[in-house]
This record gives sequence, C-alpha cells and structure tokens, in this order.
Amino acid sequence: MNTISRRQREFEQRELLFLETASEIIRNEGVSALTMDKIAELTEYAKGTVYKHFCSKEDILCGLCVERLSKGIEMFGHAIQIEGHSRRKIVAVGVAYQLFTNQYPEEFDLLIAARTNNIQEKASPERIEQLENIDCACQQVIDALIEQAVNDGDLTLPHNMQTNELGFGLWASCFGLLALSQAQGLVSSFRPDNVNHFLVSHMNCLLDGYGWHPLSHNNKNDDYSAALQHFDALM
Amino acid sequence: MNTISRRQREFEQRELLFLETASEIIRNEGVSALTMDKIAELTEYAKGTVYKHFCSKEDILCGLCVERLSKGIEMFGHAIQIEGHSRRKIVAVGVAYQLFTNQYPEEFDLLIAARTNNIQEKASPERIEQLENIDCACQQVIDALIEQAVNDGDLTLPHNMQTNELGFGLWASCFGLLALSQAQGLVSSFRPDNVNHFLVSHMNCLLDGYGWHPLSHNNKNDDYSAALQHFDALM
DNA sequence: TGAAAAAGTGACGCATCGTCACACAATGAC
DNA sequence: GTCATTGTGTGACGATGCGTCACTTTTTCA
Repeated sequence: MNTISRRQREFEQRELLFLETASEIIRNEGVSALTMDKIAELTEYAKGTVYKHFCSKEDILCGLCVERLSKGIEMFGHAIQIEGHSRRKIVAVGVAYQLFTNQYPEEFDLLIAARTNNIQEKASPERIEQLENIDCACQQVIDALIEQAVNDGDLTLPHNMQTNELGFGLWASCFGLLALSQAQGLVSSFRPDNVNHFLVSHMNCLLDGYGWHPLSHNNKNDDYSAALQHFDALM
Repeated sequence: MNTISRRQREFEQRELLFLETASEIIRNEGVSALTMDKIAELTEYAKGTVYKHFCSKEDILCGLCVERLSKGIEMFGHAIQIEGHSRRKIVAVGVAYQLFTNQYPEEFDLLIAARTNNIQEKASPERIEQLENIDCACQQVIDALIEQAVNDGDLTLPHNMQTNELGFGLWASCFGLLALSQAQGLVSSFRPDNVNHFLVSHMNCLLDGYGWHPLSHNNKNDDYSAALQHFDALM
C-alpha cells in the first residue's frame, strides 16, 4: 500500500523525466530531431519503458503541452490576484499568457501543433482528454472573471453573447495574436515591433468593444505596467 | 522555345496533380496516412518524380497551403467588392475567411500546422517564402481597406497603432477564432453554438473597439447577411 | 523462500523516408 | 536520318525511426 504509492510516485517522476528530456532535445535540436530512441538513450531507459508511458511520439508532445499548461494555469491564477478592478485582472491574464509564451516558446509551438489533425490522430485519447481538461480550466479562469465583472457592474454582456462565448472570443483572439507573432516558425508578413505591448494594446481595443469598464480613455492607469510589476514581484 | 513553355506548363500541371492527390488522401484518410509512395502510386509516377517537385512531405503540405491560400486571396478580393462603407467590406473579408475555412477544413488545418516548427524545419526555403508572400498579400488586402477607412473618415487609428498593426491584430484575431473553433482536431473547452455568426459578432465588438464607424449600435443593417448574400450571388 | 505479478529490456519487423545510378526520350547539329 | 547531348523519369536501395513483444529482472506477498 505504501509501496504502491511509492511506485506511483516513481512512475510519475519518470514520466516527468521523459518529458523534460524531450523538452531539452526540442530546445537544442528542434522538434524534428526528437526521436524515441534519443529519449531512451539520454534517460538511460529502454525504449520499451518509454512506451510504457507514451503510446507515440505525438503523445509525448501532448504530454509536454499538458505539463506546461499546468504552469500556465498557475500563472493565470496568480494574475487574477492583482489588486484592482476586473478589467485590470483580465489584462493581467493576457499578460500572463504572453509571459507564458515567452517562457516556453517551444512548448507554445507544440500547443499550436496540438490543435492539428496530425497530432490528434496519433496521440492517445487519454492524453487528448487531459489537454482538453486543462484547456477548459484555463477558460474557466476567464469565464469566472467575466462573471465577476458582470456582477461588479463593469460589464454588460453584448447582445446575443453568453459568458463563455465572450470568454472564448477573448481567449481565441489572444491565442491568434500570440500564435502569429510569437511562434518561432513565423509565416507572417508583419511582426509588431513591440510584440509585448502589442497584445495589450489590442486587448484594450477589444475590451473597449465589449464595453468592459473602465474604458481605456477613462483609464489613466497603465494596466500593462501594473501587470508586469505584479509578476515581477513574484519572481 | 515553344517546347520549353510546353514543358514548363506540363511541369506546373503535374505539380498541381500531386497537390490535388495529396489533398484527396488527406481528406479521405487523414494527414498521417499521407505518404510519398502513395502519392506516386495514385498519380502513376515514380517517387523520384515527386521529389523533383517537392523536397519532403512537409514541402507538399506547404505547397497545398499556398495553392489554397491563392483561392483565399481571390475570395478576399471579391469580398471587398461588396457595396457599402468600409466597415461592411472588412466584415465581408472576415466572412470570406470563414467561408474559406469551411470550404477547405483540412487545408486550414495544414495552414495552422504551417506556423509550426516541425513543418518549417522540413519544408524548402522557397516554399516557405511563397507561403510568406501569399500571407503578406492577404494582409495587404486588409491594410488597404484600413487606409481606405481612414481616408473615408470611418476610422481614426487608435493611439500608438499603425495601419499594419491594426491589420495584423484583426487578422490574427480572426485566425485565432477560426483556428480554435473550426479546426477539426479540437482541443477547446467551448465551441460556440453558431460558429458562423460568432466570428462576426466578435469582429463587431473588435471593430467597435477600434472605433471603426458605423459602430454596431448605429448600424441597423446586417453586415453579416449582406456578406453572405454577396457571396451567394457569386456561386 | 518461492510463486506470481509487475517492471524493464532491446532486438526485430516494418513502414517510410530520401537518394542515386541508370534508362529512356526529346532535341538539335550535321 | 543519325548520333551526341541534355534533361526527364524511374524504382531499387540504404538509412532511419517507429512501435512491438517475447524474454529477463525485480518486486511483492503469501
């Protein structure tokens, strides 16, 4: 019984070891250099052991996404702790998302790839479900914030829009902005000069469009700097 | 001389044949079932011949993106022909983007994948450049529209935002929304009920936020239906 | 202590990639 | 019409990497 939990712990630890090793290979040599044999060799386990954890290479990529997204959730959780009104909090979440993509650029790349048929066809259903769950949790952070804003009177939902629709729109917009501007494999005609500030500028327009108060022209405080400071304090 | 151009023509035609065959395989069996041998077999050419055109499997995927995006550009070009003010035109472009993703869901999936390191590492530089160019052309359609709106007095650029920044933001937001809601491999907690109308609702908020007139509450006409009709008339 | 269960191994078979030496066809000079 | 040259097309081949499975080693527990 005690042993089982020890075994369990060891198993999870090894899973993490495989993931971190994969991450390292990707960082140093690129995704295409990632092979199961290389992971086995570097971790000094046999390939069969790796397959006890992951059904395919793509399964590992998904696993890495899950692992990193769970860090992301932590950052979002911290973001909404920022002092101030709901709008400042949602901006802080956006900034957190951006910091996340800066911190794990390779994994954000995988996260984009994870939306793609090629990966979905090869990863295990369990892993995909994990990814969906954690994705869902991210969205719930946002949805909760929207509800809070509505309750606080900062926001009236636009006509024909539910909380989760607004949340999805916000999330997806940020995803698109970050995906096209931060992704290392960049196929885009334009990369904003100051990518960092750009996301927030854009979010501000969008939030104004939603009618999320205080609107930018009434808001003399700089939510972006505030968010950065908030995260700096954490480090 | 005449023969050279004939040769050239045949070469291009064959390239198209390979791409369409690849597209078919992907549609019927999924991306992971796509192999160079299968393309060769179905087209009744030798594998070596396929490699005369494409340096790798990923190169074919990029090629398919280029091919389809050129259709996309056509649709955008048609979209801006719609009667009315600049805002109606930009909404029509959004609708065109959406119709595009509906018409070529598998290829849109590839388009997402094309932003990804795995593909970028394996496709030929020439092909990637082609993709960048066509991507750039899409963006220019939008940028031109923004400039028109500014000239017409429908839009004043928000503080600290250039034409191409606004254009990029708009484009990237739509990309994000479509990527997360339309992509077949869906890793998202929420899929809007009416995906089709959702993009436009969201665009309207965003455009209101940019201050792109006429703002939705002043705009009794339904730009969405107008755009759909505009495209229906084309068919 | 030993039998059963679980964990770990790595050689193997297979699929697919990308290459290259060769075959064949078209072109044009004589 | 013939022959050399150029270029186009071929598919067998080597290499790589995937995923499996029969076997070994370790752990557990009666």
